[in-house]
Amino acid sequence: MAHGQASIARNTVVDAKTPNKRDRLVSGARRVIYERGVERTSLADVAEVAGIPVGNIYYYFKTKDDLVAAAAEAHVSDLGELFQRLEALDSPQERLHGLLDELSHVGGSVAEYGCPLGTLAGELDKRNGTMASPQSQQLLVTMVDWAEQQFVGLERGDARQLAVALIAGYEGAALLTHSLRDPELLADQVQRLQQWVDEIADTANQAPAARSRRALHDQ
Amino acid sequence: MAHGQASIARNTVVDAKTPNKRDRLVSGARRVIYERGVERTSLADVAEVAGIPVGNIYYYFKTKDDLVAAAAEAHVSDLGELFQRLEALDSPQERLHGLLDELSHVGGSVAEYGCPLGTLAGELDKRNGTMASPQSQQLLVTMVDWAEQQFVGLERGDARQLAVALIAGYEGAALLTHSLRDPELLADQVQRLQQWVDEIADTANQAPAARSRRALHDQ
Amino acid sequence: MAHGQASIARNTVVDAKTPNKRDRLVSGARRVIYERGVERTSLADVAEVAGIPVGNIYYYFKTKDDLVAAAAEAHVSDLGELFQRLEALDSPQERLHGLLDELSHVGGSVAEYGCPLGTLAGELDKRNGTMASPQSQQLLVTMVDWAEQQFVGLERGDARQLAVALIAGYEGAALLTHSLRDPELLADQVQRLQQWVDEIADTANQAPAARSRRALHDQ
Amino acid sequence: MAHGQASIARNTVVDAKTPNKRDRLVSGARRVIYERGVERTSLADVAEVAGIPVGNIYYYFKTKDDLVAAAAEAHVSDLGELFQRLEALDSPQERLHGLLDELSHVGGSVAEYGCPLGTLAGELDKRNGTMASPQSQQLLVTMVDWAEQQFVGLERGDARQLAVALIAGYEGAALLTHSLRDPELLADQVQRLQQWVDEIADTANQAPAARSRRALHDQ
DNA sequence: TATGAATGAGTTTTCATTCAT
DNA sequence: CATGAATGAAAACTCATTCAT
Repeated sequence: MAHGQASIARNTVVDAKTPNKRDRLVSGARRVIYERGVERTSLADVAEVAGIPVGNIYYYFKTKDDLVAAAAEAHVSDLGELFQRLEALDSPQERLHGLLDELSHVGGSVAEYGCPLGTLAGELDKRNGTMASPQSQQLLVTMVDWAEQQFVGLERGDARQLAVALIAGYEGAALLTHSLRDPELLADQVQRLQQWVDEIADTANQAPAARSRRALHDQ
Repeated sequence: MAHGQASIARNTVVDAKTPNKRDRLVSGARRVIYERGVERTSLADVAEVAGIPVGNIYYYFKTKDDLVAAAAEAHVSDLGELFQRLEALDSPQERLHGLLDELSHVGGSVAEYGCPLGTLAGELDKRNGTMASPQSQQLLVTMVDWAEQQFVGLERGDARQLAVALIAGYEGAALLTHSLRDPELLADQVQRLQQWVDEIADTANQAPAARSRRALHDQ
Repeated sequence: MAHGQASIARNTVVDAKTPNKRDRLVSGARRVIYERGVERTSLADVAEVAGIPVGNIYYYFKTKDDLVAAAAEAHVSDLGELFQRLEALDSPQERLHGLLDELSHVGGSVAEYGCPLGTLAGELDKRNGTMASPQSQQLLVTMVDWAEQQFVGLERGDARQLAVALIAGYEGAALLTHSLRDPELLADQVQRLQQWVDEIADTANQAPAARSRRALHDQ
Repeated sequence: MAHGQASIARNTVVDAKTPNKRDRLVSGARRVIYERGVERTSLADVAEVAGIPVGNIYYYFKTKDDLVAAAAEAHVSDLGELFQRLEALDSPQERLHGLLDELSHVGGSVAEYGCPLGTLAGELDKRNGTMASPQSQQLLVTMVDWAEQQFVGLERGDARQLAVALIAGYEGAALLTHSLRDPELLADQVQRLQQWVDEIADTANQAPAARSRRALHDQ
């Protein structure tokens, strides 16, 4: 059976009869969910963009929730690939820049639909009632964790908090950008964040000792 | 008829006949929407919380959208009152602190449900398709505008961007806090933002001339 | 109480407090019903055009059906007045012309809304299930009866059938006019009917004896 | 999917899976709509008659309007078949007789429910507000167009107006018949119309040149 | 596996009618 | 008599999920 094996099987070789229908389903779901939101996306919608009959979705996913979870996982997986690519860069500073560049270059669609990860995380939070849904956590934790590593690389003892500040700064900017439908807003704030990262990096390079006393957000 | 709100009567003393059922409706809606999200809140839910039959909602609101809009407006109206209270404080610095205090003291519910304004704005953005819905804009614009005034009070030429950075920083932090169900995260970030505000204020007081060259996020 | 006394009280002197609210109600109902149809007209609609609170309708009419019936009766009553006016004319021929003129000069609204009497009769037929509703009968019977009298005045033994043919011709033309939204169609057919009436009248005048053998529709 | 009718399959043999549920739906709708009127027919009514759950209607028709439209189209389609059958007759005169026979032999149900086409057209006119609905036009236009062809076949220059007169005469008679619940009324008027058609046909045969000067309704 | 077709519970919305004052 | 407010029963429509083949 196909239920429950999830992420391992996903990128393995596809058998002839099913040229990765599951993948089409997941990426279709991702797209429609991004544009319309989870709650306003019906399985019929997904089926249509994926070119798959509705009933067939249930061969690949037991419930709508499962499909949504898979879409979330795909986002996480993409993030993983991104991080791997960024690993090739020379410094944490460049890598953090790379992340911000990537996030803000989703093609101006942020003003139209918001940040894919942030909006999805927000919806998943509501969807699963009070207890945190594992997927929504993953979405953002993945980013925060990675950013934390970069700040650790800059030898910051408060790396976790800096990471949170960075991601929060970006996600908040994306929310405002979406709400006000103003792409420039995102550009401005991303630039601010880049400069902020630069200063942290500069401080790390110049005076690696004097750091820890300075306030969190302001280095 | 009751459609088209009687904004004057709304907060006045309640006459015996209708112990402000409309208000009960709106605040019931606000609460349930905050907890479950707009899409997952049925009018039956709201009716139950407000203790009235579903059909009766339609005496006060022509559509669900109207009720949601009223809930959003109530948020904006509350913000207005908050700002008025903060106006009593002596300095922009204190006022900005006041805002952050208020926002983060919604009773620890941020970890459970997120920021009421941010999550609502996010949902409204999706609800009304691609074009921005007036309510979701208002929600955040109200805050940004007010914050901008405070930064103008600190004689910052980049007041708008600072305001955006502040609100974005807070909203992003709230999103992460909610997603990770970690109240401390919010506390940390709010503290960061407070310090950041303090530094901007200090700079304004000490060397009002040297400001403009410094980078945006780091004063 | 006001229920049930209906047509007598209607045109009597109005007491100061109620400047014929009932009348305003009835004529409001007539108008809206004509434009939107009985089923698509809500009591709220009627109340609005009449400038009367919804609840108050029930002082004058026990049910929606009663109000509709009153609207129908008002049409009949108007017809009565029309017939009285036409009585002043010299010949049946002129009177029948007068009826057709009146019916087709409702201001081109026939193309927009159909014949007020015909459409209402049609709706009432459906509204009251299988057994004929007294009001819908009255609506058309009143016209047919009167027309019959005119043909009797032309000394036609088949007066009833001629009357039916005339009214049917008109109502059918109004239906087509409405459906095709083509005012000229009505004008054409009314002209046809006028000529047909003329010929019947001519025949009556010229050869009062030769009549009875000719076919019904074709004189 | 089933939306967007499979007009070909509709009247073909039914495969085991779906014993033409769509057809059952449409003809059920036709029947109930005929008897109760569009506005007073709920989808639940139709579902019951068709023996299917309400929700399932929406698999075949996106909205109630669509179902109603399908019912109207079915009427038109039936008319098409009728006309094809009538084409076999030798003369326009016989064909017009055939139409009238068919229309008035709907089983005496005209007195109970009116003319299926006329009543439906009337309701559709109201349903779609002021602008003509395509279906209601089609209903009557189809008949008028065909009748026009027959009068053209009788070499009448005023064929269109004669066609309108014929259909209007019939529809008006059906309306009166229904309103007065008097089947004889219809019989009488249909006979009149037949005779009228005969005279036109006779005139065409005898003196094909002398026609155009005569009045419209009276040949 | 695949798929068109069910199914049924839920959601928004409308409205005639009633009620309390 | 007047009226704003209430109420509950429908109605149209949606959709996740299941089923038969």
